[in-house]
Amino acid sequence: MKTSSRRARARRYPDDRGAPPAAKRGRPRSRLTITDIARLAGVSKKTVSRVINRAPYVQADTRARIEAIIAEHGYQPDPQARGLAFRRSFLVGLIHDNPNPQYVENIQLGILDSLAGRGYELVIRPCDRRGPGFLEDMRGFVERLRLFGVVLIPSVSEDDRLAKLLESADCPYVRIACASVDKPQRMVLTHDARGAAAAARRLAELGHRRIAYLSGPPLFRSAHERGAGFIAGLAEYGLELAPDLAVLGAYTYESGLARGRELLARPDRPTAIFAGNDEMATGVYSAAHELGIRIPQDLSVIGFDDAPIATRIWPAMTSVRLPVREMGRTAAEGLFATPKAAAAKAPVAEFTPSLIERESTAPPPRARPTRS
Amino acid sequence: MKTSSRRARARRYPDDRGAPPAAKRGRPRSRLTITDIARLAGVSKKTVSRVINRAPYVQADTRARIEAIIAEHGYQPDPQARGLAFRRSFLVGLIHDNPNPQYVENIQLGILDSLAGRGYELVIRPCDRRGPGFLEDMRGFVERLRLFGVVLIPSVSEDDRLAKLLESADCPYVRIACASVDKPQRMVLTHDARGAAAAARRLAELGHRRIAYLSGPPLFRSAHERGAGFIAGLAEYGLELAPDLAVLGAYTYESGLARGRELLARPDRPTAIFAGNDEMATGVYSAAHELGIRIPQDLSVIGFDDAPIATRIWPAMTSVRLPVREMGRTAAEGLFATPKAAAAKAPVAEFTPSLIERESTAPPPRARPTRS
DNA sequence: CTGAAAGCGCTTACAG
DNA sequence: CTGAAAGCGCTTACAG
Repeated sequence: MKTSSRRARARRYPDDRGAPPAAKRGRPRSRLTITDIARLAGVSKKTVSRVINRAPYVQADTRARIEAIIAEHGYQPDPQARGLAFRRSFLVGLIHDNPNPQYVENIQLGILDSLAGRGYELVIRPCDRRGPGFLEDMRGFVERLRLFGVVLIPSVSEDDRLAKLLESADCPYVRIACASVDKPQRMVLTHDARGAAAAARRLAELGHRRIAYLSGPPLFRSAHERGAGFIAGLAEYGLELAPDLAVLGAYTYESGLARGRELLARPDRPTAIFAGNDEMATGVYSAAHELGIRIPQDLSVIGFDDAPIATRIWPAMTSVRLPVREMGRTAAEGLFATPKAAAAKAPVAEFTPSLIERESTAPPPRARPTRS
Repeated sequence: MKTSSRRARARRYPDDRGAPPAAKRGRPRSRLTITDIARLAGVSKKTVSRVINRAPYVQADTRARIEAIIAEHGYQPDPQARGLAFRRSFLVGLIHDNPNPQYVENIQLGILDSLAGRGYELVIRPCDRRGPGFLEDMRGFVERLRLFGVVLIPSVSEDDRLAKLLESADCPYVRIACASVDKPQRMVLTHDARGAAAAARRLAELGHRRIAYLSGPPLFRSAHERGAGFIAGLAEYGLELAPDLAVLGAYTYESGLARGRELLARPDRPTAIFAGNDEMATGVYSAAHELGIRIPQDLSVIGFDDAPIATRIWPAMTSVRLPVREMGRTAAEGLFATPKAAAAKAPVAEFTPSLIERESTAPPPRARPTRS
């Protein structure tokens, strides 16, 4: 009995039946391989390999002939086979925990600008750096994929545990951040403080004196940088940020709304508010709206990010802009840096934000601008 | 002379110096391989392979022992090596040309929900289906990567040339779209028409009679579906969409603003506008604002997508919501469907949008609602 | 239920 | 400047 039932099962279940779909879907396709190209060109695989990898020591005419054959047949080397032999994949990872989809999308587009035509692909990995098992997940991800490199954006770009992990996993990375938290060749630096200072100067010039700063959460380095820059900008005009006018938000609309309500309900409410990002600034708009406070006549508002919403709400919002796509592009470029460039002491790239003035800023009620 | 200069070069340029960084960065790391696990377990590589792939015909205790060893060492099979042998990678592609970052982000998160823990990764590929070389680019991408599967979202999900290409490249795919444009097992269907009908019914119930439809661009199938659904919803109340109140937008804020201005400048302007998406509805908000037309007292507005902006502008916008992340998740699940499920005649999943009522809808001026 | 051999498509290390 | 052999880490096809 036992034997016969085993036989019956043996018939019904061919070997490896439980293998994943990948195993079964792969019909043998007749794509050309390096061997075919080598045969066609009358050379060895190694010589074709040299052409693929742009290695020297291939006679010019041999190289030209091989390149012509490759182009003619649309031959594309298999990245998995190359990766296996190289012990390194042709994948660039984007590890992120940024809550702003527009920002993330622009970073992705920037990275792809850099990767285009190089034969590398972009793999997305959202994360929660405060979640349990964060570092283990990241290690599994990075080691399993043998990533060519990783781009890190705020706030996870400020996480030194992750940076150390990447280093120990021998995985190159570039961090986009608003402070030099790593070796220069691993940094794309954004001077958030300068952008915040520009916002402060503009408000001071317009004549504002009671100015509030709605900060992002302490977990984000940018919250500190923008705050520091704002204070420095005010100082240039002999102004100080009153302690009761520095309030803590969470980079969310809801926190901007809540803090905005509190700030604007005060009898000595500020005449201007600089919010750490546009989401919070939008919350301030709503709070003002609720309270019948007019922007910009009664209240000036400046945001940070120049998100799409800045031009969609009314009145259009003055904001601080960073070239996000370009930042993503240069970060990816940094991954391809030559050893020489990597040895330089300058960051991969630096970006200074610009103040985009729109209609949410004006002189305070009953006051004159210091200068235009 | 010639010889000596050649020699000099030979010294300065070791073989393959031009190889990409990948080739040089790979220090030999001592990660465990299937061979190590096999040795540790005292079995052949093939048996370990069977455990990895959940193939049958491994004695329960052998399997348990191997699994313990794998867990103990945190062994992860190399996806590149597996992919090479399988002739198929462990990468899922997202091909998209959707202008809404929030939508794209939610789709990504949904796909990742499905991929989590399966050992598959998400590769992003934006595209322009009207650009030159679009199909060639796609073919190169899909064939080079030997993608496990692809998820397509609007509007590129409606492109039959791309679908045919994927089919001929033997690349499984699932399309997220608002019409059955493919075999059921390749469709995640969204009933946009039903959401638009709900919007129409609500406006009719509130007592509106002069109702405008601001359509998306014809390239998007959703523009037609939403229009058709809206008309059907009005018909339930004996209402028709007046030809002069059906206007063409482009799913952009700017088009909503422009069309909104025109619509609202008319002497017999509509008392309600249904916009094909939230971006355009936001443009209508701005147009109304400019003209001193109050929402919802003078004008009701309904959008589609329930984007974040719907709750950030004032008054909060009534909109039609689709569970985008869940749509992404089910689309990816569809890629893993068993042959049995794939043979079913039902779509991978279907989603009916829901109307989210907020503060942008009210009875028309000087009119009473038909019913609550 | 298990394993030894060959192969996936490329590169490295070594010769010449 | 070029190539034959061995190997990357896994699976398939075939035996037993």
